[in-house]
Amino acid sequence: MRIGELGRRAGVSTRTLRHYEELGLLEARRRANGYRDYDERDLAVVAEIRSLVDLGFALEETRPFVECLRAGHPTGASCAGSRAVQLRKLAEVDEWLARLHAVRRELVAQLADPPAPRCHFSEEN
Amino acid sequence: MRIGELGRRAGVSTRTLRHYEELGLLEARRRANGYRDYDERDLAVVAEIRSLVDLGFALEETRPFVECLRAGHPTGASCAGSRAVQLRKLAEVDEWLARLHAVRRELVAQLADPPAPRCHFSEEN
DNA sequence: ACTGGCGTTGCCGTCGGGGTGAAGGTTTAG
DNA sequence: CTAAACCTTCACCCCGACGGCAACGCCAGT
Repeated sequence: MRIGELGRRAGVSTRTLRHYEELGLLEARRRANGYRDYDERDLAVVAEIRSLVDLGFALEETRPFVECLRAGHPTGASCAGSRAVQLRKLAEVDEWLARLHAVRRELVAQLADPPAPRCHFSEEN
Repeated sequence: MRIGELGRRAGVSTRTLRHYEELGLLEARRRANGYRDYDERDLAVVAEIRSLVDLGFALEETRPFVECLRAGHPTGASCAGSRAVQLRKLAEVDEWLARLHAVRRELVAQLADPPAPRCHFSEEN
């Protein structure tokens, strides 16, 4: 299939597909006329990229998954490299969760502790 | 005090202070020679901005707090406008927490579910 | 008088990430 | 024949919060 169809089926623009190719995430065979030619496995690659990006992975971080898929594995997560990235991501997420919980505690504390509860006039601004 | 001293005491660069002034968050009286002149209340304003920014507030979001402080209130959070921003922020934080929890669940699920557990060779890439 | 260290304004650069747009050309489908 | 789809390359954008530089003015110490 050509780039337009792949874009439609994957839900991304053709511009985006060329962008992935620039990054080396997507490879295209070429027809005699120079047009890119894709197959179902390329669609799987793009789908893998999109689902990972939606989970918060950077494009670069999807590379091991893509290579894993291209190596013929059933899913992009089948390989050790992908696992490593997943573990790193999990650690990042946990770090963020900890920070956000701390921020939340601080916010709730400030809200629960009105600085001038007895002065009705200080609420006017 | 002049801009250098304020920067040192507040722990920010002079560039940052001028930036806050451009945004209208910080106002400076001027000496005869054109130098900016600050007092302790300005230091309090900068401290307020920094603590909010450290909590994840955007500079624009600190404006109500700053105006509240400048209106003579004991803390920047004393005014209704500041409270509103705090509540919005709390909602934002909760939204992020929910999303991150969902991402975390998804990651853990993928990690706990080896796609090809019986095939030792598929781990090699 | 000179030096060094402040201060002033203004404007462009940066960072990161993930693209988007336009120009200008060729190929294909109907 | 024409419009749509494709090709390439180059450049640009978005966002916020500054950083850095130029090119100048002010002032204290020696």
